[in-house]
Amino acid sequence: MPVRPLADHQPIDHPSPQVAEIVSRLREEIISGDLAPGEALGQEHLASRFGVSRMPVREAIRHLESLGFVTVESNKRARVAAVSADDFLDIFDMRVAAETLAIRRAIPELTNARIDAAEAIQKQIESAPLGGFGDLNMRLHMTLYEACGRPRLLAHILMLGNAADRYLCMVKAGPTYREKSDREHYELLSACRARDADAAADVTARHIGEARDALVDYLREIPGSES
Amino acid sequence: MPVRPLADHQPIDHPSPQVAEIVSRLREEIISGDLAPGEALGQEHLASRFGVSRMPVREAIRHLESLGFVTVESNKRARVAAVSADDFLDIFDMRVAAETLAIRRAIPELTNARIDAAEAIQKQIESAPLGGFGDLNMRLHMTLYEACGRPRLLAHILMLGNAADRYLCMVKAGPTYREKSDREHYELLSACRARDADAAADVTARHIGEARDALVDYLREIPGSES
DNA sequence: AAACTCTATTTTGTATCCAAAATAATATTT
DNA sequence: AAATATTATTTTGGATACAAAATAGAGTTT
Repeated sequence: MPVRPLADHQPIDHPSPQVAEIVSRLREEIISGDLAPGEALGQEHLASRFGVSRMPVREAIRHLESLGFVTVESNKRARVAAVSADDFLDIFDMRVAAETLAIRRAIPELTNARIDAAEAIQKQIESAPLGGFGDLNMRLHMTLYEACGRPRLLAHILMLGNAADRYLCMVKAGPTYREKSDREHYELLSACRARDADAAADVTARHIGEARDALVDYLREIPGSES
Repeated sequence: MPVRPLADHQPIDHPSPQVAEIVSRLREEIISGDLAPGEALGQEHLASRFGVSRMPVREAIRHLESLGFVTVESNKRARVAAVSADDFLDIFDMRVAAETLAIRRAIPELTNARIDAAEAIQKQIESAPLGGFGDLNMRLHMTLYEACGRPRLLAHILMLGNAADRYLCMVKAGPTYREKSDREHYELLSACRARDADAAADVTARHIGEARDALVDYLREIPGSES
């Protein structure tokens, strides 16, 4: 049984707010597991469920496809995308590559104000309930990355974060992981203040690697979750 | 005036073949410069131009948006995405990150047959006319990357290749660049045969870096192309 | 009973239609 | 005459309608 997801209702970027709402809801249901991998998604059915016509539903499905949450074949119903160990490793490898690049490009552009803003988010993380951890964690890192001013890279990182949520929600962050994460965040902030790109990239890579290992360990303990 | 693009008619992946065709055509026109950056794209106009209704055009526009070729704002006409030096550097940085990762993950899975297939493509490049260079070049690298068996990463690399075409088509590959490219391809193939991931990643990074530098030099010579 | 074929139903893809928003054009005011 | 307000036109977003493809079901055959 899936644990309630960490990230809630991150706004989805789509020209139409109606479509964005549908994407957001379906994303939640896929991440939480209410919609199981492989489950068929009929447009008519979804349309009546959301009280709209098939048109915005179609757009939402296409958007979810580009995010990797559903797969679509010609003339067939969309299906919730499968989850797999390979896909999981794929995502985390890509995250390391993208986020170390982002922090390297951000460092030369970082202002002290921005680093302070990131530190403020870390303080929030420490005092906040566990529920919001995933969201706040992402916001901390994105705050730093945004300094690089590269929309393409930032969009890609957000996309991977979304994809990772599908797996991360399975394991609720334990106190050991949280402590390690906190320590690494401060390491990262120090590296940023020192404008040390290599150090910052190194912490970032370790940070993502540990999130991956935490889940791998978790999955090993409970092996009844192949797909 | 834009030079004819190198990559021609790479098939676009979309559930509907009709939409795929429209995406493909518009992509060509945007890459070639027939549709200038910032130009407005009316759905009705495009629909009559392609002899279809607005519906498949809408889907095509959304697909092009996810590829970064057009930008869409709510209730406004889609516009051909702007080109900029920053975007260009963004893309090439991301290519280095993604493609070095792909070759590293591919190396342990590489069969000799696959490396031979890549070498066959290199032979084709040497005897082929300049026109097909971009396409063949991409196919050579993808042949190697595909061994890693990670659909997400491969899709991302293809997307970046598409985005890069928008800039690469500006400069027709000169003989100096071609020679250097050929040499690097053989270096890459050697590294693959030796299953040396570090060396392969290193050549890949240099290879992409040189494509970038070639264009930067070209743009510096002809500075009348800001947007 | 299992496999196959043919038919009925469902579901998608595209076209057409209407309302709301944005753009362009015109008139009005200073 | 320039700037603003108002109206008309264009254009998008969404709903409805219909044809082609896919799925499901019944019937038939082996």
